[in-house]
Amino acid sequence: MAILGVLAGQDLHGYEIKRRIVDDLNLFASISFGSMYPALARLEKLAFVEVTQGRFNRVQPKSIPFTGSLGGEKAASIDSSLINRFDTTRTRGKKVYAITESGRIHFFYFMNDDFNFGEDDLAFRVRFAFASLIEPEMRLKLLERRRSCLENRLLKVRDSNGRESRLDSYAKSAIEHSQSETQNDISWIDTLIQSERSRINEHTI
Amino acid sequence: MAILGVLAGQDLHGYEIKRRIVDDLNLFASISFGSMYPALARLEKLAFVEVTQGRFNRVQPKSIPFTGSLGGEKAASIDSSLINRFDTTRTRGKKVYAITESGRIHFFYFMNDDFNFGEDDLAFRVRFAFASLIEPEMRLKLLERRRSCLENRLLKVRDSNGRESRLDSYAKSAIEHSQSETQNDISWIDTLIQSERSRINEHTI
DNA sequence: GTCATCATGTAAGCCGTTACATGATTGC
DNA sequence: GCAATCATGTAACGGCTTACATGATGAC
Repeated sequence: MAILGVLAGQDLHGYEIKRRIVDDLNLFASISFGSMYPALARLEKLAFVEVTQGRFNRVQPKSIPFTGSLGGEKAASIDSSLINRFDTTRTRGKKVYAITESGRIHFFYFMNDDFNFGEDDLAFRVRFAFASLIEPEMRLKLLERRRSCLENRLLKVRDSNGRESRLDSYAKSAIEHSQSETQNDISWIDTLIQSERSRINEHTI
Repeated sequence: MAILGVLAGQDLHGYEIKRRIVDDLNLFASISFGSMYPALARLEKLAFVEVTQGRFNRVQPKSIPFTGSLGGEKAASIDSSLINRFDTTRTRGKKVYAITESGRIHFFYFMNDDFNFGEDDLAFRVRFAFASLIEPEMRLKLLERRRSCLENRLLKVRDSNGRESRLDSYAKSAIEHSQSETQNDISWIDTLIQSERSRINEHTI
């Protein structure tokens, strides 16, 4: 989904998509190429993205160089250069991807969806990273869903803390830290909700 | 490793190990049984844990009930009850696991190791949850490694923030929030380091 | 007597990591 | 010319999730 989110803003090739997700947006500590390229291949197979430049587009326009008369050995090397031009497994170079209409629909569906929402912080972070792409009302809903999910977590952590009796001081300290971290997260969400609400109101007036 | 950590403190069966990891220690939002039991099986295969009660131990002591004389149909049902007693795939009931010496060595090695340390917060959280099991010096080292790893993250996030120009306000806000969260984490680690140091000093004097 | 919870497992499928392999481009 | 970085992939392996299947125990 992070790939679709990046592509929803701009057509890019895999390597650069990875760079933005990891270095700019800080959504993952790292993404291996062994997961990036298969992921793009899957998205392409699902028709959520398509290749707009590179691979075939990039190779075909090049004309086969006219080399004049050649000895036998030279001719053989030209042969392998032809293979390099047309064999897909041997042609490298940027492949620029674009999100398709279907991919865009899927992406916005995901932004509104509860898929993976409760369990995984990442699921929210990915959505929030692309919050500028959605409508203010959807954004507000996203923040409110996040808030309620954090409230639930707080209750759960407090439960742990209630059963704390048998936990040692380190485990207890960790629980308390995660409690305060969650509260801090809720405060952040609250300021975002407030600024989102005032933005909507301004617009309505 | 979380399983070994729990078992390092007490012999327990799978279901209860899961409960402690998830509900008491809050290390994972959830663990599926499809990952819990295979994980225990792997640990057993590696001889890091062993079964101390249950399965065979639990079944064998029960004597086959003496039923007196029976008609043909009854005899058949007794037959299937025999199968229930001795067929491993049909016998259920608690299997209590204990950590082995080899498992304990492996666990303490893990506590001191950098394995997965930088990338994954979970790797630290798991280690810290069992911090009471290790020596004060090891504990201090653990905290200091964590601190330096968080400092690195802070530098990385600041880098993101430096390249922020092209990021929209939401992505920027997320970056800033994660920055302050990391700083908050560092402060927490600092208080832990300080209290650990004073504890070591007290002991030395 | 039945429902919830406790308790243990298997099988298929998905997907991420690591290691490997290749080639293009840029700067020194 | 050579190194670093840009750029794209494949193959083996491991392990998690989901769905399925079974059985025990205790409360009402």
